[in-house]
Amino acid sequence: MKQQTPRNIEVQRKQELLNRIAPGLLTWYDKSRRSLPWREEPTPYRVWVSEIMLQQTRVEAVKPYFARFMERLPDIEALAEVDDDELLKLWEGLGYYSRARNLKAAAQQIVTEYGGEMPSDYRELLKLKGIGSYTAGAVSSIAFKQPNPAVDGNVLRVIARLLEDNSDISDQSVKKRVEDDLRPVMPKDRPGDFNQALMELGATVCLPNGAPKCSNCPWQEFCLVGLHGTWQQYPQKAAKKARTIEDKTILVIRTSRQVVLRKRPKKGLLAGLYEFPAMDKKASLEEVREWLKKQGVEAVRMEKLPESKHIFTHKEWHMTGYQVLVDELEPMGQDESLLFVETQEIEKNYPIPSAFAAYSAYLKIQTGIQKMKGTTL
DNA sequence: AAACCGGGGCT
DNA sequence: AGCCCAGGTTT
Repeated sequence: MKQQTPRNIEVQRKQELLNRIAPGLLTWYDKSRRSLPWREEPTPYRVWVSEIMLQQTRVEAVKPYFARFMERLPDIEALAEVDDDELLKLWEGLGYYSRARNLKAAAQQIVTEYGGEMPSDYRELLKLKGIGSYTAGAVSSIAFKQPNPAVDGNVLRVIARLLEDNSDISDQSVKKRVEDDLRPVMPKDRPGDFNQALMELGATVCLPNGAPKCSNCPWQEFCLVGLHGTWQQYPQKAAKKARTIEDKTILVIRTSRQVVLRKRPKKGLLAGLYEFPAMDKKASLEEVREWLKKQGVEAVRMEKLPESKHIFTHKEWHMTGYQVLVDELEPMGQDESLLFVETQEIEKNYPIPSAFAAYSAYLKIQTGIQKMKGTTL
C-alpha cells in the first residue's frame, strides 16, 4: 500500500488521466484521420522513409519528395545502391541532408545484416543509422503492430497540455518519461493507430501555434488545460540560443555555357552538396579580383549581384555576390573541389542547397536568356 | 547536457 | 522576428 504523500497523489492522478486517453482518441482518429500516401499503404519501407522525411519537416513539404523518392527508389535494395549525388538530388531542398546519407547507410545495413528485410523489433531498429527512439517506435508500431510509443514534438505538446505538466519539453529526459508513461496505456490491438492519432491530434487540433481547437478534441472532459483555459502556458520550452551571423561573397564564375561549382566537405553544414565558390567575408570588387588572381582566373567582366540572406537554425548567412565572366575555364589553381559544370546539367545532376537560391535563380535566368537569344555572354 | 544540422510556413 | 515542424547524431 502506497503512502498518500502529495507526490504520490499527483502521480496517481496523472496515471488516471493517461488511462482515459486511448478509446476516445481512436474513435476520433477513425473519423478525422487525413489520408496520406504512406498511411494508405504502410509497408515497412514506405513507413520508414516517410518517418525520416517527416523529421522536423511538415507533412505538406514531404508529400512531393516522398512521391518522387518512391518512384526512383522503390525498395531497400535500390536505396542501398543509389549514387550519392543522385540521392542528395532527390533530397535537395528538404534540408537536414544527413537524413538522406543515413537512410542509404541503413539500407546497406539492412541488406548485409538483415537479409534485405526491415527488422520489426524496436531494439534492432534503433541500431540502424538515423533511427532514434521516435522512428523506431513509429516503424515498429505502424508497420509491424508492435506496442511501442512514438513520441515526437506533437505528442510532447499534447501530453504536456493534457496534464498541465511544467516540464521543459526540450529536455531529453522528458521525452523518455513520456515514452514510459504512454507504453502501458497503448491499446495492444492498434498501437500504430494510437501513435498516429496522438500526432494527428497535435497537428490538427492541439495546434503548436495559435489556439487549440478544443471543441474538436476527444479529451474535452478531462484535459486539464481545456478545463482550466491554460493552454497558453503549455508546453514549456527553454529559450533558444541566438544565431550567429556569417558574411559571405558568392562568386558565379562562368562562360556562356559553363559555371564553376565547388563540392562541400563530407562533414558539417550542407555536407556533400554543391555550391558556388565563396569568400568568407563581404568582399569588395578589388578583393574579389585578388581572390580570382590567386586561383588563376582572369575575369573578362564582373558585375555585382544582389544581396541575399539565408537563415539556418543556428546561423545566418548574409551574402553578396558577383558574376565573373571569363573566356575559358581551364585549370583553376590547385583546388580539387572546384569543377566546371555545364550549366544545363545543374538541374539534373548537382544538388545545390536552398541557401544559394538567389544566385542559382540568377544563373538560370541568365543562361536561359542567352539560350533564347542565341548569343554568347 | 549542449551544440549541430535546413528549410519553410505561420503568427 | 521568432516560433515550430511525425528528430538524430556528435561532442
